[in-house]
Amino acid sequence: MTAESSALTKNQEMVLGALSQAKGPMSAYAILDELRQEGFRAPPQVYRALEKLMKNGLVHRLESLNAFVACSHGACHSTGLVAFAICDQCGLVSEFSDEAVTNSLTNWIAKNQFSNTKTTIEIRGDCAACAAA
Amino acid sequence: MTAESSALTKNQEMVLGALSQAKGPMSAYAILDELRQEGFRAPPQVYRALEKLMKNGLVHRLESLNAFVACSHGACHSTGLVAFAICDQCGLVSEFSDEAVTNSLTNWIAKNQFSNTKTTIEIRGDCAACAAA
DNA sequence: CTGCGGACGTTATAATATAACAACGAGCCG
DNA sequence: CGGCTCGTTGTTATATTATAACGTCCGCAG
Repeated sequence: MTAESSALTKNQEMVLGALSQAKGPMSAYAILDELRQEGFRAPPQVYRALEKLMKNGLVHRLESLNAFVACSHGACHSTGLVAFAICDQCGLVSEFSDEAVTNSLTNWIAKNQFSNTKTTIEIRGDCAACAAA
Repeated sequence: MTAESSALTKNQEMVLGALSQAKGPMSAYAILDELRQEGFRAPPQVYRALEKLMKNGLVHRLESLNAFVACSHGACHSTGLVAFAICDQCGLVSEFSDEAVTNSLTNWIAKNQFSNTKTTIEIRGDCAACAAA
């Protein structure tokens, strides 16, 4: 508890591990199924871990899929505007943070006196590789 | 059948009516409950209507809420990037389409050769009125 | 020791969404 | 007319996603 956002518990480690090894996003129940062999029995174990991991910026939720991914950067330092490009064919998720996008959006928010707490930006489509195929 | 995206059926009209009169977003089940008095009995009736209405741009889905709103513009003509600011206190949803945001995002998409089909932009927070209160 | 708080395990249930099939009706074409 | 096809509808059942509620365990401050 000295500096960081406190260490992860065993369950949180396992959930993060499952997400990190996955090549794409996973639903909470997919995580649960994978971790049953490690002793997981019920959804709350997964959801509780995810909640903490998201609070720490280690995991992101993809709203348009109801699924979760490990943060590509190890940990997002919570405040920035993060966006995702999601390939509907291969499931590839590209996490990015584009300055122009962030500026234009924060600009709108300021102009409209909106007090922002969380922003979701998700682009669905086909990645370069799949579009070519 | 002549020009438009074909007329709405009775169920579609009713669902659109419910959404239009609502002051905020509604879940599919909230719509169902409201339309039970008009004869609706089961979820597929609502979901089928919503599917068509969304295809026609008359209704939008808010991914971060699993809820739906009528398009503020009557009908979005599909192509623009539409964004939503959602007040977590009063439920107000502001639909907007900002040129700077659209440009910066389509720019990223082009640069990364991503073949976009659908984009979700949702800002959660407090609207000016609620933030002031 | 004792009480407190946080993580954990467990059961149950809520909320959201879709699959699958039967019935109906409008239009077409023999 | 009669039969066909096609799209909408109604209906039942079930899948998927998420949370409420409660009890246990354990480390630690007092």
